[in-house]
Amino acid sequence: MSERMSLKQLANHLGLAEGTVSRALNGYPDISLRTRERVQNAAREFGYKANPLARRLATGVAEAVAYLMPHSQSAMSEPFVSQLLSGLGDSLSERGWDLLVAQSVAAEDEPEMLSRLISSGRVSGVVLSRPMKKDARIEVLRRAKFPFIVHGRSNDCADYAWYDVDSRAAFVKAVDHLVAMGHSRIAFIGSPTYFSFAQERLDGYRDAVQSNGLSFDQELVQITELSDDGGERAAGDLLDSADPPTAFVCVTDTQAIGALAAIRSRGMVPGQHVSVIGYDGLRLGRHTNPPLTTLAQPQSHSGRQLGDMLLAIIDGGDPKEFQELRSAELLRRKSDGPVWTANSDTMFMQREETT
Amino acid sequence: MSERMSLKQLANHLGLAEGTVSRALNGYPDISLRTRERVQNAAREFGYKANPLARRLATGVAEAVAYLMPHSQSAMSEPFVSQLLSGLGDSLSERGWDLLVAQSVAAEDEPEMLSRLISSGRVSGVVLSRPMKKDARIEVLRRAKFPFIVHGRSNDCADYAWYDVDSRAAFVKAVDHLVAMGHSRIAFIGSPTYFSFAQERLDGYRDAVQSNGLSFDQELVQITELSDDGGERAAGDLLDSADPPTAFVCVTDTQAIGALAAIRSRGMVPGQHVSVIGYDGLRLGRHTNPPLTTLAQPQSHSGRQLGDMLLAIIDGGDPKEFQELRSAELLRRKSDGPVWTANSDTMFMQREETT
DNA sequence: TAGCTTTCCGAAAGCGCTTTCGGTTTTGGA
DNA sequence: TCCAAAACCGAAAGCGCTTTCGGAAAGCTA
Repeated sequence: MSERMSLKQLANHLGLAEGTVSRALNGYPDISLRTRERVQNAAREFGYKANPLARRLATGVAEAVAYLMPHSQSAMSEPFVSQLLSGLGDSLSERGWDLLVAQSVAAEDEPEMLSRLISSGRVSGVVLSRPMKKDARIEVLRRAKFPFIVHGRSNDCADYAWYDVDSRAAFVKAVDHLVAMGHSRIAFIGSPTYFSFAQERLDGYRDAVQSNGLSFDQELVQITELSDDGGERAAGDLLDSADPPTAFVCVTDTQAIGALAAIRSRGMVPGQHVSVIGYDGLRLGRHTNPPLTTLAQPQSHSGRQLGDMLLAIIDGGDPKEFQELRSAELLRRKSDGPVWTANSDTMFMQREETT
Repeated sequence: MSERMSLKQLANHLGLAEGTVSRALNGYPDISLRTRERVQNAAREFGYKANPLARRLATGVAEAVAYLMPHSQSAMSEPFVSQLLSGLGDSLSERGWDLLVAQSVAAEDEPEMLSRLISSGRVSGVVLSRPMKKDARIEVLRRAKFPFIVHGRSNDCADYAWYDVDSRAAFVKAVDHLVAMGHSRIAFIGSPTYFSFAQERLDGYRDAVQSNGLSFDQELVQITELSDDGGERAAGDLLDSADPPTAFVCVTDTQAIGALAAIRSRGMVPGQHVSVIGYDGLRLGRHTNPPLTTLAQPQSHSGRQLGDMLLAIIDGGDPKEFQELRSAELLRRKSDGPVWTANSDTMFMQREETT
């Protein structure tokens, strides 16, 4: 509502043409140092800033990037969104670009929404989270040759930019760890494998199980919804089965927390009678009962990374050159331990939290 | 990148003037039904959509709203942000408006950033979270007579729109509840009271303490940072004092979770030896040790509410008429109980979670 | 000092829409 | 049949900027 000075007014005030003032401000070389400084001073004095809408229309550059909100199944909020947005914002604000968040009502019309978004000219690039193995959104972007970057990877990720954590390797790490502690019946609690990350983690689990000489038992794989309730249900079913597992690896901390509840509600102690390892490294895992052992993602501001990479691509960089794979670390808290045996109580020892 | 049809092309194709086509599409009454339909059909056929940037420039309506990301002290992500954005997005997308998130590097230059934002013309309204008692951002908006709505309330909240939960009343409820269970030394763990919500809750605490005939003891009030660590430290100090409290009310669940840790680490059982009540109703509170009793905010999509109200104000509604106060409910889980006495073990009884 | 570059700036044409204004056709009433 | 009022539509002027183009002024060489 506060009135701003227009380019025209500034130009009149200086006795120059609008175009001249514009060029002076935008660093064109055909403006003498003298007038350039004169213009810049006046602009500063009056607090002149070019109207972004007008500039965007004239230049054809949207100066904005969209983040596609993942459709959270279950009403649970996605804890990472806020951090990611913050990092993205940091990156974009250095250029004075806008960050806008987009979402569609239903997941299935996301591609449609996306193609409208990119053809509307409102944004110069897009950030995607949590891709599926075969992701229609990525197809849309790819076909339109529109700049984008993915937080995660789909199956065919060779030709676009992404930032991901090697959760497959992480799950190998987790299973190896459990095997080393004597476990041989290790269950996997996951989410539908059209999510790329769920497949990755399942693959890691399977590989590690087999490379440790155990047989991959389909019975030990439970696919469920991505929530604490889902985890609790899945773990409960497994525990109640004829030949229950002695350890769980879960695709997210949220599910793992549910698994802890299932174990406790059956009168057992997680970390002692049954081990649980989650994935994400959520801070709240420090406060569960018992504190949750987890595969912790690098805490770094992935949003910042994604933003910087996307901008580089918008500037003409080759997407293929912006692919970054980080790795997760096993963060041992208290929900894992050696396999339980009759005389385990004497073997069970307290541990401090380690990295 | 996909090429769109321009108004000009569409007009040429139809043999009409650009202005006519524009008016036909925008429902002006001076277009005959016949040509209006002809135009609409053609538009549909070619998938014509007006370029938003051009429309915004021409009409002077930004068709966008900004959400100001709260500066999270401590690296903890704000769990509510994602939900709130989602609700806001729902509301805005019905009009085809954009939602953009803005943030400043440091909290202190938020007002400056805000005034640049609103004078830039990029947005038609602003949503603010977590106001301070005296909030410079609100001042800026108010002075500029710019449409905005606050998620929470500052001290002088009579003349603007807000959506808030009556956390003061909630804290009265919590203290009354504890007193009814025999507690008389009830501590308050809070965050700096320049945050409006922190002050509200402290006020509720103080009122309830006094109305229950207890004396308000400054020693029992601990102000600390808004994190689990902060809560743990504060609770620890209190517990280690000469005359420790038998119950805690905490300004957020996050802090309350820290308090639980402090209690456990001193060999006591939260909910039995010492009671803890948090605020927020975070779902993860179901999984702490023990499950956290808390003051639960109405789960409804506050983002949706905020969005709808802000739009109404942008449409010319009187901000004063958009003030909504919801109330929080005591959600009893397991971290509260009767005051502990030597023979309490016999009195202590199991409870199921209730609303 | 003529002639050729450079340097520097003004003018004007967009960018893709909206909206006012005025003029031409139709229509309706007498 | 004539005239005023509707009903319709075209033309044009923006919105506030950018960017190309061309020409005047200034600088340089010979």
